[in-house]
Amino acid sequence: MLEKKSTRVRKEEIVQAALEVVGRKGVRALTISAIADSAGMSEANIYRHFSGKDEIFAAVAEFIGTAVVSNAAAIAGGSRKPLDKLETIFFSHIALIMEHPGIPRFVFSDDIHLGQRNLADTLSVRIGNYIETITGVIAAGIAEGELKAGLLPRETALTLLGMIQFTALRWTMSNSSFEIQPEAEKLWLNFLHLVR
Amino acid sequence: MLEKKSTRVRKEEIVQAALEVVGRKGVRALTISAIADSAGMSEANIYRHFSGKDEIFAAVAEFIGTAVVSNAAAIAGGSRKPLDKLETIFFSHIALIMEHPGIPRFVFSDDIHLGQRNLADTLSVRIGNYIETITGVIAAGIAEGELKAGLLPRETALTLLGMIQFTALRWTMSNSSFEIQPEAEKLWLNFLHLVR
DNA sequence: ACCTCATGTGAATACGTATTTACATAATAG
DNA sequence: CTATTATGTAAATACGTATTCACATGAGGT
Repeated sequence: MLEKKSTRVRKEEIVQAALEVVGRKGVRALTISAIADSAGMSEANIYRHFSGKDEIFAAVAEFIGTAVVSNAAAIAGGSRKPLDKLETIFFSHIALIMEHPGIPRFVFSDDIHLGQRNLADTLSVRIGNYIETITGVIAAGIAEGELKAGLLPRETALTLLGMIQFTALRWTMSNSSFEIQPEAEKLWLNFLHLVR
Repeated sequence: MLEKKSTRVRKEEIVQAALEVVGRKGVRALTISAIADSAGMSEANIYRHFSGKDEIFAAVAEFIGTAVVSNAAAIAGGSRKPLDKLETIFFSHIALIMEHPGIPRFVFSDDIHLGQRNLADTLSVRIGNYIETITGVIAAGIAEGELKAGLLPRETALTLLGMIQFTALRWTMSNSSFEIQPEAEKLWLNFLHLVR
């Protein structure tokens, strides 16, 4: 039998296992059986620590929210130049996706938007905050003259996020068949050319 | 019993029904039962016309490929100015998504990328062609001086596509809770500001 | 009119998944 | 040291989905 650990520890293990499954096989394959395999425990033991699949989904969303959004907010709150902040946010977002391919799959999965309404609303609010954060940085950049005048801050933020999102999508779709880092660097360079 | 129709007609009906289900409920809910309901026929009758789910998926992909990619290619092949072409492609893409919300859900679903490898490869090639088409138009725009010099055509194309994709995503995620048309117009205006 | 074959369907079949149950075991409080 | 309680698991249950089967029906050729 498996070594016994506290529910607090097991919950973290299960969330990480779930994220690993999503990264490797997609949300469709996020079954209790697959999580149990990945976490190296029995299916029944998962129910010992979570009431069911919905609660696991919520815990995964909670983990992602903390990892992604608060990171961006911390960067945005610093005292550096807006374009530097944007660059850091951009590349740390890309790095996070490389490390956890399950994150974009989970956040943008239609399973979640359509099957878990509560979760979808929570995620929606978080994404909205993320957009606001970046919009603020861009607005500051325009005000300080680092970005060209006349740009719409929100639309420019959406363009930047779309760039990130589309890159992540092509990358996960292609089964990581291209190097995301150089691709990201070229995109960032071009973005600088676009906004200045 | 249902009126009898030829397999050719039924196949089209089934593909449309499938796309309708995906638009309304996501790829996860694309079950034979749901397709049968939406198409108003029995489940068994679907097997009369398709050998199974995989063949239906392939037929849906074929329909989408024809609708999206060849449309863009036709526009790109015209003799108008590059920016006009881009604008037409952009807005007709948005219009297509509004009419068939199932299209982006299907194309970017991880169910398909991970569960239907053949299909995923086909779609990947089509998306690649789409990117190439737009890259070509942008390169022409730069050459003619309509877009500013120094832009990277491919990266600018990816940025534009990301913009479209991210808008579609937020729209389907939010359950069509905002007006996509005015949002698209603001994004396009800002894109013009970015590239000129 | 009648025959044939494409088209249509309800009912089985087989399998996968979420969840519960009954029981096992080890940590820990007393 | 023992009793209680938290943790772990195999097996049973219930349900949904893909697919097949045996039979029904009607359109079109003869």
